[in-house]
Amino acid sequence: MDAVAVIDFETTGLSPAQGDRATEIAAVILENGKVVDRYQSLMNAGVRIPSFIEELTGISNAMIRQAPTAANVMREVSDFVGDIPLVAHNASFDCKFWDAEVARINLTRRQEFACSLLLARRLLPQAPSHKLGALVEFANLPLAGRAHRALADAEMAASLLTHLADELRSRYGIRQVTHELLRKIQGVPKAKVEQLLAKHQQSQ
DNA sequence: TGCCAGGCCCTCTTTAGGGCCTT
Repeated sequence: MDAVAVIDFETTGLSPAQGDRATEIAAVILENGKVVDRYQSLMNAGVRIPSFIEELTGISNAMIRQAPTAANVMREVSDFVGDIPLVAHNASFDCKFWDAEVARINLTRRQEFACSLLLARRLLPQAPSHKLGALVEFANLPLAGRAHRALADAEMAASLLTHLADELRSRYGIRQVTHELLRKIQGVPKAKVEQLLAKHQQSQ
């Protein structure tokens, strides 16, 4: 698979439209099933982290006070990923925070997101849960550190994506797994996935 | 004052409701 950037945000809540802000971001560059580069930083957006989020993520208000500004971190991570296509677990969440944070520094996203949650629902329907941690356990993938920290979750999402790409090669005979193909798979109804992959296999 | 995310996906569905997933 060509390079993709798997990203993960930690935030103060679920909705930038409700005033929530990012507190940490990680991005790992995945190339041919290997993580070849990593970026990770806490960020200070000048907002208070609710106590239950501090407990969930282990990211405290004291840690954020000493972190670089959200503007600086978002500039850095935007430079880090460049034009490489993005992937996240439940990408609708990370996409809305990415767009909201870069809009504050007058940048716009240059690439599309693929979603490992939508892909896992289609390619691993037998998994008992499609939460990131549950999928990592289901597929016997290595744990990468403390869950709900950005770098650990980005690393685990990257290994999940590698596993899903392996499934596409071994189960469906897909030779070249591309970001564009992942977007196609996640965009069709679950019932149409087999049909899409059979057609794709024939067209190779 | 009272409201409070939103998109996907299933089903006892489509004139709707509720669970899942992200923090």
